[in-house]
Amino acid sequence: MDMQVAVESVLRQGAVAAAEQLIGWHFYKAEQDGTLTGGVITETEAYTQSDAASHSYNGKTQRNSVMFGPAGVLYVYFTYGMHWCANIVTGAEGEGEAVLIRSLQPTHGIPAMRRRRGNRPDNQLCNGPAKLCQALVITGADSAQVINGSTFLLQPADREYRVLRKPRIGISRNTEKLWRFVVA
DNA sequence: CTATAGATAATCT
DNA sequence: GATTATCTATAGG
Repeated sequence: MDMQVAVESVLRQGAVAAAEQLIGWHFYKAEQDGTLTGGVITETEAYTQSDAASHSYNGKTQRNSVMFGPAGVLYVYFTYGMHWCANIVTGAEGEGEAVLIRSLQPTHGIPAMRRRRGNRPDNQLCNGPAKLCQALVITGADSAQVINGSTFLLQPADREYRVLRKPRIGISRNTEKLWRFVVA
């Protein structure tokens, strides 16, 4: 199967299925100077419109409008007065679903990511949703960007991964759902 | 190793 | 006015 067809068929699904299947996939940003930064997706979370923890729960607003658009675009939001976090919109247009990218195993552009992350060790460059946005320089300016367009790349895993389901982090509602996925 | 306080401002009620 | 899909430093075991 053509790679882009495989990508689209995964993202067309609901956020929960997509979040599980995106584990092990490669996520990169192509920067202005041609540098690729990013790595292997090792942790995700699913958010749906019927989910009280989701930004889309109360319908479309200015902030979350990208979530209600077509699958395969980036939804970036600002939180806690200082952090950016990146999602991939999934499902059918209008459903208000997305997958939060929570962690990457760095593979590309490590020196650049190190500089942006205060020369922390490599296992602390992208091990959190706001940390990876800092390492890859993802901000609100990137929201609504089409994935596998000019800037962001998403490629299927090159091997199978065992995936664990866990409770989501940092939410106060709908906490019992096992909608966080991590590599075993 | 776990626990917790403080930073800091957009977003929504 | 309250909450927040977080991170870091620091304190304690």
